[in-house]
Amino acid sequence: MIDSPFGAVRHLDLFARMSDESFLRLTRAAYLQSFPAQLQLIAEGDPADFLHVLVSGRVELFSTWNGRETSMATVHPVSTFILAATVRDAPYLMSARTVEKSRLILIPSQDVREIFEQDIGFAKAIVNELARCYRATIRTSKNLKLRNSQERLANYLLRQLGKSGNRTRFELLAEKRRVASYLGMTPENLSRAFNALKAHGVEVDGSHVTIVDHDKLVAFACPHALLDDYAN
Amino acid sequence: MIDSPFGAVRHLDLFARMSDESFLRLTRAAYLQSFPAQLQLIAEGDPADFLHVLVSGRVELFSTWNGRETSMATVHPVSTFILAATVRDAPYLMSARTVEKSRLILIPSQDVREIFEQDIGFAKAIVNELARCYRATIRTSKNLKLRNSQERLANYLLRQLGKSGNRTRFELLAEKRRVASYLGMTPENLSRAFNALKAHGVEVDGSHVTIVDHDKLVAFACPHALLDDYAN
DNA sequence: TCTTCCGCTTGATATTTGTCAAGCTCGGGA
DNA sequence: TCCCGAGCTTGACAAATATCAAGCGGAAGA
Repeated sequence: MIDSPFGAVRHLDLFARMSDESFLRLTRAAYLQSFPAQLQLIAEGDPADFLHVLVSGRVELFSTWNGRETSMATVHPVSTFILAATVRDAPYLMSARTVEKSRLILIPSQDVREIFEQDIGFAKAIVNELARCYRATIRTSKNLKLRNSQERLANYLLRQLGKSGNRTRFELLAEKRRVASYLGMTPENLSRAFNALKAHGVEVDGSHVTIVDHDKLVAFACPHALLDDYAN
Repeated sequence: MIDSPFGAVRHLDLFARMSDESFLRLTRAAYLQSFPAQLQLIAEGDPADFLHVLVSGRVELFSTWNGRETSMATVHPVSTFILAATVRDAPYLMSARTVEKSRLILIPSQDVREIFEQDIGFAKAIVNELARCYRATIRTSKNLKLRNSQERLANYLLRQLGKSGNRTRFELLAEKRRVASYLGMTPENLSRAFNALKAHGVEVDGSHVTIVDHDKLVAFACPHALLDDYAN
């Protein structure tokens, strides 16, 4: 048990400030599991039996209705997902599938709820994480309602550039069709939006994006902390 | 202090299961205030100094970007709003204005955060409320991305009918232009969507809506628990 | 190295949604 | 009672976005 596979997630905001004892109890019935690419992990509507932590690989959250499908988020390691369904003991609102080979830690939801009541550090972390997710989703809604597709893409690129830590170039972390769906448009429309952004300082080659004129792109995109600063 | 104006909110999910002592401490520095119609209560980006509880009247949450504005929600009494910004001590993501004359209870955010750490009943309620809001917002995003404007309106009407408790008729609880903005369309487009829904069993006269053929509307709207059942 | 296939791109076209302008309606105030 | 005006509706048109079809190209496998 010492040096367990769960050590990798101990530093996550969600677990960092809970007692060792609580962490041990939380992970006692948890297990680490590997999944191949393109495997559906979760079907929306299923009961939320486990809190999921992505340790390596990549997972897509998506939703369907009436034969249509939309990508809601791409999860990168190391982070948790579907915390809200877990704490409410409610059905998942989104489906999840691996995009590539992935390893996940599955923690019984029951344990999460129990330890939440006993460990104030964990409780605070859960509240913070939920509030953060809520605010991220509000931002997504604002993006969808206040911006057209070119503006959504332009600001998405600026955010990704910021995340990459680079000054001008970065790699798209998801396939373009996934990016398109995430941004609420078709792949064809994304392709055209990229073309349109050439006039605003963006160059694309495959998944390789170069912001050749940052000021110009900013002038077009008008990024705003209340829509684009997902960290806060 | 006995029979204080805060008794009206004690039964809310958020406050119902906290100790009397905690509730007293929470409301010690709180105050009840009346506001006229059309007054801006909150500007997005401001620090979240108070948790707001609407006691009577009506409040609209909205957001702006680049000269555009969209309605995010209409708050009806008795309920809280902007809990997430309060617990994170972060700036508001949405602005708020009264739609009609309203009374609100303002609770210092600092007190909310302090008592959260000391009262497990309150902490549980906050987590539940945050998770509920998060899930409601996910549903809103799914609505925007998976449905066109007629489908959004059709399902909105079915939800409002359910809330009203009636079998066929109900009143729109917000002005049509607000409904339009909430649903992510223009007032003109809403007007046309209402016309289109005549063919699916909907009749409108001002703010008075009659579902003359419920089965027909359901057949068109295809409501789904994971998109439309906001309570859960 | 060649082949195949999947995803991306492009063009043509259709549908959806927004914009602008005008007229209507209904309720409140003089 | 009449008048006024905000909000709603309608029509004509424009812009944004989706759909369909075809072709391209690069990566993985034979």
